[in-house]
Amino acid sequence: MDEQAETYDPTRYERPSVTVDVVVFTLQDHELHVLLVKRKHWPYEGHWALPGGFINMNESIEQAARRELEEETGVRDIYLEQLYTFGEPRRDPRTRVISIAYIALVSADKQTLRVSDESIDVRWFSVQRLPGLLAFDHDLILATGLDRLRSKLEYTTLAFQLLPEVFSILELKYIYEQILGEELDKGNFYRKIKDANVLEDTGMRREGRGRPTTLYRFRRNRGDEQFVFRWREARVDEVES
Amino acid sequence: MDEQAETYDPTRYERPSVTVDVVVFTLQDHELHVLLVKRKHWPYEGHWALPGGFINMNESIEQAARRELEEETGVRDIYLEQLYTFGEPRRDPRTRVISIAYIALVSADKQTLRVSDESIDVRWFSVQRLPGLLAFDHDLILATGLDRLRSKLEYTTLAFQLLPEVFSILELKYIYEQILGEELDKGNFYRKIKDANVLEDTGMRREGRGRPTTLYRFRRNRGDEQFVFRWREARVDEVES
DNA sequence: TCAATAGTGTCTTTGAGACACTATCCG
DNA sequence: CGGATAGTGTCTCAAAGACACTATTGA
Repeated sequence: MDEQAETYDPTRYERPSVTVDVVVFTLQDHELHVLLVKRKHWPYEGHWALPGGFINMNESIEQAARRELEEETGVRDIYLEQLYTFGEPRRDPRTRVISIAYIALVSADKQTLRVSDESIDVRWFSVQRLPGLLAFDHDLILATGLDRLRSKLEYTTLAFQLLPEVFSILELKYIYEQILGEELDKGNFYRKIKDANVLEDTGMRREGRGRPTTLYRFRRNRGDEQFVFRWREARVDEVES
Repeated sequence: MDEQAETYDPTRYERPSVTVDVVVFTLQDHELHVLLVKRKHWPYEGHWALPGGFINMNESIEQAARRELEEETGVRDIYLEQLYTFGEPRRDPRTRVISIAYIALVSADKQTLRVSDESIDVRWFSVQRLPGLLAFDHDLILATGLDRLRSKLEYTTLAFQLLPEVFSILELKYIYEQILGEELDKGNFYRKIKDANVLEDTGMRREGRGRPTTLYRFRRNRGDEQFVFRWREARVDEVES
């Protein structure tokens, strides 16, 4: 393509590589988990890393994130949102690599992992018990993702993305507690959720040891993935990396 | 550098260009203004665009933003924060260009513009009266920047970055009104600001027609650029592009 | 019946908003 | 003094939190 009148710029001749990395969260055994792949090749061979890879010339950044995620882990059809772009000059020993990080949330009941040729292993890890230091600056990216998740949790319905189709209010409360790292009052939680009017009674009940649980479904009407209510005031510690 | 074991990836051979674009806001004549440059060359020759340019291989993204901004407009020493990364495949007719956008805020009293060789003109425009459609997807970037500014205004001290060193509480109120596009109650505003304890009385007064104004300075102690108080509940319409 | 879990009601405190009031200058 | 601008006090109402209470099951 014609590039007349841009001759002054040196970087035209040397371009950084551009990758996407995805912080995929799910809930497993009542704990927040993140998806990691074990690297097969240098650099950081044998280390765990966030799934991700190079962007193709004819796909959008978000498409690249979806494609890489599916290729590397088999995970697809998920909630995805751009997180932050990391580009310190020496974050990758090979060359200058700028990485656009995404957050993804997958339902607790949709987890079919697949290992690609490019990695040794793919696994969910509790964010409380990571397998040592991650490759590159992926610890920073993960921390940034966690911050974002916590902060959006409080004024959006993001948390519903982590639940199975059908769930109880106390299970939802449990997610909030897990991610926020604090206990919430049961009564106030019920009130908030009910007032927000984002749940639909499925008519189903789940039997257990005590009183059966009412099972709900997330109302996917207005704006679909869009947040519908504010859980409580947003926190001040927004992402700033 | 060695790139062994990455031979599978096609994009190694064709990399996108990476640029930064900066949405610089200031306050002029009690109105929110944004800084634009008039392009000298194809594409979009003669159109107004956000300042920005290509990233060098050995600078961080933020450094690139500061450098480009100073080169193109002369503006320096400002508050800067990453906004969002735009990368639709055809957003630039020359080639695939991924742009990392930043927001910048400059004080009303620090405005010395300079036109570089690469552009015809550099000017502040009221966000209410833009000069037609901007180049590339810069209208979208600007809109995203405005959203972010509005949303952070309400729970951070970002607005102080737009003011001169010394200012009155009613001037601050005026900024909030301008950016939020609504009137605020004087009494409630005083209360909020006072309670937040982010201002320092300079001891100075400014005389005018009525009672003299008390002049304050922003407390730059804890965390410096960090937000210290929450103006009010965060809005729900966060950036999602 | 009790243990276990689900779900509701209600009191108190906090903070946002509306709005009336007081203060200090000039002429 | 009156006009103009700066700054304070106070009432009301809604939402957040604490916490005690009731409900429904199985054994």
